[in-house]
Amino acid sequence: MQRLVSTRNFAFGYTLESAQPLTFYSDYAIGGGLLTFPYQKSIVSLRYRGDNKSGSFYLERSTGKSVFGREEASYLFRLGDDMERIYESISTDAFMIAAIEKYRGLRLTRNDPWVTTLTFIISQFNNIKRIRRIVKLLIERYGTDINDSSGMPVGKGFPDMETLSRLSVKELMECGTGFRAGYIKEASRYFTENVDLYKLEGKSYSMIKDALIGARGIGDKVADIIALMGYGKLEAFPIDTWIKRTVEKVYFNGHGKTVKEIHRFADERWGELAGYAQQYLYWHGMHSL
DNA sequence: ACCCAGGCGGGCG
DNA sequence: CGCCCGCATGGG
Repeated sequence: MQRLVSTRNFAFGYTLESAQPLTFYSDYAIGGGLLTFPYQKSIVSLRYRGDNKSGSFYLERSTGKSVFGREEASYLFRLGDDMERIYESISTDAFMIAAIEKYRGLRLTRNDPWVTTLTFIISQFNNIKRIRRIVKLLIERYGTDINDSSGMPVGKGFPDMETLSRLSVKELMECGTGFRAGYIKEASRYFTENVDLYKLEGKSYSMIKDALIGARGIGDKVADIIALMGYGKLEAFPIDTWIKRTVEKVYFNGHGKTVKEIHRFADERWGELAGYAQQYLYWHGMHSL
């Protein structure tokens, strides 16, 4: 078993469970430190040995045609981020300090833009367990085939957007997508025919967000989370029901605030690292308030 | 039975 | 703009 990379300030369990794309489509056993997921044209199994302070990733198995090594692991889990510097910067108050204390090592992940787009269109007005179920059904039924070097099938990857755009709403609903079926179909077509998600890489946060919101089924929150987790824009601050609830309660004495006001508040308070602050607020707020 | 879930689109004032 | 409503579905 090949050792890929060592970690510091990395919490395997929190990172995988905290409702990021990997939560929705990978199989993980927190205790055993095992993680299996489709990666491009391969199925990859990683083993994590260590605790929330330090550890190492090992490549247990990789079957298929894509390479997954040290560089990919480091990129996926943002192991290059200087967490001490980030913690220092976002430790603005007692609630944030408590969140960091409790969930130290929770990382944002980097994800494919299309994977992030699809999973978070599905996430709306939904819960984590059901999101997992829907995503896995889509992969199972409409995912791209992944074969080993001799052509033997080893699993399924993410369904590509052309495939989904050609499905009927009925077929999409039979995967449990509910009222989101139309959104999936139309957004798939939009990103196939009108806007190339992969040409947005490297553009500014606001350009990316505007381009994403042009698609049906993507609003302010989903666009922000795609910018954050699919394009690595750390200044993005996705505002879902939990974040709204938490920010109002912790910072405004429970008084209602508009999404616009919360965006301004987060930008002034956490600026370029608002996305990291958001992930800690979300996870700590959801479990403690 | 009832309530809710990492929201969005549409209609209204 | 801000506010309100309906939306499919499965789990608690």
